[in-house]
Amino acid sequence: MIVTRFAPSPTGFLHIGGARTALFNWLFAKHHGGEFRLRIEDTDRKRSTQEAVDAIFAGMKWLGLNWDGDAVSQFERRDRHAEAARQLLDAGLAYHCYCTPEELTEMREKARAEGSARLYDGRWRDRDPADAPAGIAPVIRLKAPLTGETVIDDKIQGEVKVSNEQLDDMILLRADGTPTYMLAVVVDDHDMEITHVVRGDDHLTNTFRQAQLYQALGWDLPVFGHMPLLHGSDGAKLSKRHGALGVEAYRDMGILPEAMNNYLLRLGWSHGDDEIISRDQAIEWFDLDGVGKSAARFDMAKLESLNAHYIRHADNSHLVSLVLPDLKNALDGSLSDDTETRLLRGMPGLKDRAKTILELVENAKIYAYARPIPINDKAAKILDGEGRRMIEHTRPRLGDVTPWTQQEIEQMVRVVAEELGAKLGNIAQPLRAALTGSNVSPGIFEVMEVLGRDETLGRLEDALSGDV
RNA sequence: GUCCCCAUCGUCUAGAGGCCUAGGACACCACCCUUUCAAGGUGGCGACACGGGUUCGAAUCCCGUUGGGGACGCCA
Repeated sequence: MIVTRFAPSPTGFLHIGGARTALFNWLFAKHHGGEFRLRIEDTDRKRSTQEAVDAIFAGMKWLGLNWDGDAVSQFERRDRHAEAARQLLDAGLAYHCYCTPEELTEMREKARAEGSARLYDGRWRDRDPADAPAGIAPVIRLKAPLTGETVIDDKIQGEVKVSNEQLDDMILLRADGTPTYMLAVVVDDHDMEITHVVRGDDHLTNTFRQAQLYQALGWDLPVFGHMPLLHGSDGAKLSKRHGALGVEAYRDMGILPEAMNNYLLRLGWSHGDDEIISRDQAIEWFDLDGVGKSAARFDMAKLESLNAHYIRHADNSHLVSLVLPDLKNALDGSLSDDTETRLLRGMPGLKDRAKTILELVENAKIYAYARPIPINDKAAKILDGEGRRMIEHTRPRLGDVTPWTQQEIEQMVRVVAEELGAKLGNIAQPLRAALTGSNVSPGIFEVMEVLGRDETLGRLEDALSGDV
């Protein structure tokens, strides 16, 4: 069975790039009928807080990426990591190193100056343990192969190799006895029976070292797939500095999780010319061979375009439930009692006109206002002189419209327009201004139907009386 | 500096030697529809980084150059 995992470190939120990694792993597992696991890489105690872990859970949940079993805490497995290091020590495949930080810095500088890749010179590698200086706690280093090469058969990048002369003896266990990342990932991935490690490209060079570790431990390598990184609009790796946001920031911008999933999926993966891809379709189609090799830039405009599509196709009552809280917030006390029912009926006209839920809220205000409604500058201008005259002529005739439907209303207004020798637009625009307080809105006859006859006549009266 | 990876329209991508006069999507522009704005429809602008090979034939294969990115911590 195929088992994948997502292993974020808790940094305060679910990073957008991490979300994509999680999605790919989730999809890959689902496609193959396998399992998807979650592991929190919280060994850096300074950075790990419960809030940060919760933020990851919340982000995953929002995206609908459920994981199998309980999330694993890497920190809680530190004894097992140390045990693996000791095992290597006993087998003579690792050794104690007593170098001080100062010595290491010196070595590093020297190596750089000489153009050498080996930053640690291996000075304790074959030294007699009896030479150990007193009072210095040693680290444990892997006795890595000095010659030959390490080859990775990467399912996304292809065959990648490096000469072992480039790799020095990495630290496995720190002086304080805690495991390093390299040790922890390898031990955890092995113990969690991860079969496929799909992660960002930035781990590609780490993989060589991890492969050496697997070898020393006598374990089989999982299958690796290194996906291209997500870049900011400036072309550099997405980071906090580059405006990389947590997934919840996009939720707050009014992005739907469906749109986010679809967008993230298409960043670095494709299935021919398909753009709009449902989750079921994604599960059916997703595989590693569809993943590209080059980095992709994040493009908000395309995300919004996808979002607009998902809003347009979303269930009306679902959209109402998303919009209502924000609307109450924005309008506070001046919310009409009829808001919810109006929203439900007006949603078809509203949802075609919004790229985000935030815009939807803004546009939905016309159905939430209690009389008298606010009139913006452009609408006020339309209501001057001629526009006002049109409403004066039209309003009385509205009482005769039966039934009160969009079609009947339009028919009546057309008759009035003809009588006045006016174009339909000459009446529609003033009606819009008076009824919505704006120069932009859904079809005005639809708005009238949703508002109902009483509210419509009332708002028109407000406009005529100047009581706005 | 050393090592690793990448390279098709502004952006995301299709393309696995002839189907390519390089296709789609977003963005942009124009037109149509039209009561405004959207949506929708039609059309337009717009790319194989460069140089060498290999081949009858290269966006596709090889080499180099250039450009971009990543990794080089007792961080993860």
